[in-house]
Amino acid sequence: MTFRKLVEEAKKLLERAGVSNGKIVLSKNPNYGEATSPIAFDIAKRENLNPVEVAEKIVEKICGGRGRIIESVEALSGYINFKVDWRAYAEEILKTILSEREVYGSSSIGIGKKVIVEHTSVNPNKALHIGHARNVCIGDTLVRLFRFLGYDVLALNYIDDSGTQMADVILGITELGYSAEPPNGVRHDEYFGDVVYVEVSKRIEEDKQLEEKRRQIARMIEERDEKYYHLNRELVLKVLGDQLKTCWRLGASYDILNMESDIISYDIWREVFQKLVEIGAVYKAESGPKAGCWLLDLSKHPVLSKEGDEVLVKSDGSTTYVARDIAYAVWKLRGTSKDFKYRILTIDPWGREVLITDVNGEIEKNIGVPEYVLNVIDVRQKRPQEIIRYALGLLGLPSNRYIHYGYEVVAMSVRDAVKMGYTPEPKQEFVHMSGRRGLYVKVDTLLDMLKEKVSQEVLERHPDWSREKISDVSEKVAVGALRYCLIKPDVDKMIIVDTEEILKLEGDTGPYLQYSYARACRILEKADVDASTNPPPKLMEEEKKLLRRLAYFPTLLEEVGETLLIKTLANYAFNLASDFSKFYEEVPVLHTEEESLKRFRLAEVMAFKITLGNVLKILGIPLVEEM
RNA sequence: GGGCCCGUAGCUCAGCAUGGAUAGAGCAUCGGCCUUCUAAGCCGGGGGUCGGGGGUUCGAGUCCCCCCGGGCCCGCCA
Repeated sequence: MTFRKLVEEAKKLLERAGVSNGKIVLSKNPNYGEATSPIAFDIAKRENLNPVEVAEKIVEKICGGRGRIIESVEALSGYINFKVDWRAYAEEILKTILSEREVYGSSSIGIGKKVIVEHTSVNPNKALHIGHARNVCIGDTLVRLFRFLGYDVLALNYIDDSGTQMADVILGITELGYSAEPPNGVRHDEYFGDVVYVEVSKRIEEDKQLEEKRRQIARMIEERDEKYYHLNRELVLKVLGDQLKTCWRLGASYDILNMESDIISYDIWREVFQKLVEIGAVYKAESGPKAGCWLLDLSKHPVLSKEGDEVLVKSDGSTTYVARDIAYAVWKLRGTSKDFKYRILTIDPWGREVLITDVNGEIEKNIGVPEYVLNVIDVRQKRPQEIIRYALGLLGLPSNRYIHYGYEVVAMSVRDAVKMGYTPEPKQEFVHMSGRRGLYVKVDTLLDMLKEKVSQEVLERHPDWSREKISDVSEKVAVGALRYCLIKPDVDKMIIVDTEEILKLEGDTGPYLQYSYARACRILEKADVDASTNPPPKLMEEEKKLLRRLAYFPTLLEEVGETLLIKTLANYAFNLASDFSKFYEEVPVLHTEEESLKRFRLAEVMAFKITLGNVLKILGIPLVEEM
């Protein structure tokens, strides 16, 4: 029995009173019972009656009816409140959780359905900064969520290996004397990103000739020039290898790495372009500033028509990024006869194969038709993403399945930027990160800082722990802290990271969740009797509060499965942990004299551990049994 | 100029999708709680024109319109 079933029971009672499809919600205040229906307000409005009287009449018709769990139904100021028999309800909740365990909260909605989630997609010329980390954490949480719901999920990472940013680095090596190998002990992603990319960018800004050279290099990479293409590919794979280490550290995994250069190689674009020409969706500009370009006709689009048509093929015949992305999107929706070949790049820390597209690859993979394609990309790309979606529609593909999962950017506090030598404007409140200008906080740097801070705390609490154990726990807590703070805020809100602030690990943070989990583990570990779902005659308020929250988990997941608002999971996790902390303070478990009561409370702790564990797994926050 | 997003306590945010009962957390601050299952915790106090104004409604932080303040996007870059 969960809240969901309580709702069903309440609905049946309403039906007895002739009310079909009555809305039932969780009562805001437990004094009003466990479930509430505001249906009387709707009926009263429709039929011009007094809601208070309507509610009373409905309750009369239910005539003292009760269900298996529902003990009484009351009308109060227009609301219909359902009160439960807590002994029965508590027992059902615990039985459900203890039997379903790691699948508690899941449902069968995803069985047999496919979902593609593309995330991370960082240019392979630099180390990940905290802005990228938001993308990784959101994307990976979506992957975990869909997997939990039973979907067959494909996690993709789009590698733009043929853009200007790669040309910057190649230019540095071939023309400006930078070594193609980092100094000893320095990672490739950090060397190319922190040193070569930043310094070359600066020189290009000052020297027009270098800009022209970069353009030539970009072109040669795209055209698979023997020397440049191979140098580039080699470099990309090295940087990518390091980037993946960071992503894995955050707990994110990928099934396929799609190289942009391969989208070009497989010529998916040509097929898509022909179709676009056939249906008259594109046209060639004969005159004006865009003469010679092929443009996508946006004149019928309600919003984009105001901003002019979009160039897909440049006057020199090369494709724009939007064109390549349309081709890629068509592939995701199975709208092309062409397909990639793959090879195994590596095995990730969880033992899964990571495939990478490769024209010479041996592996073929039919990815199937997805129910959804989610693209985790920050809000600045809203317009191009909408253009792609629109083009898919023109091509007759189900564009409603193509979802831009947008999120606001991560910025730095002025304080942090100043530490990096930035000079702020008078009233500036944050500083946008910029890879080109070297203004960013790297994920690994931040994680290392967090880990260092956490290990100090751990050492204080557990002076007897081994170095390995301290390191292991600290790493998990550091990752939990970062993931939580990047997932918790609404995606529409900018996050301004301040390294000093983020090191505070109290209150509404990842470690708080992990701590409450660890506390529950300790109780269970020390228990000398088995748990039992047989309830005592009376429950304490803290117990009811905890059980109420536990029962709501399946309903919450159902909602999140539809809204994709993953932050509500973070919110739930905090409230659940908070309920448990209060329970922990007020409700003795191991110190209970009466054995049957102790056994019941152990079941409550167990149910909490299972449920919080399930949420944390979805959020990618590592479980810590001791801290 | 056109489009999108944000504005809730001193600070950071939840609540807005699906309008409903006294607007909730965390941080900070002040005051309590460790011979009892981990104090990364718990309890209590103070702190609110929900940016402003109109409208819809029995009822608006939530929906609609206007305005103000802040951010972003509108390139033959990606």
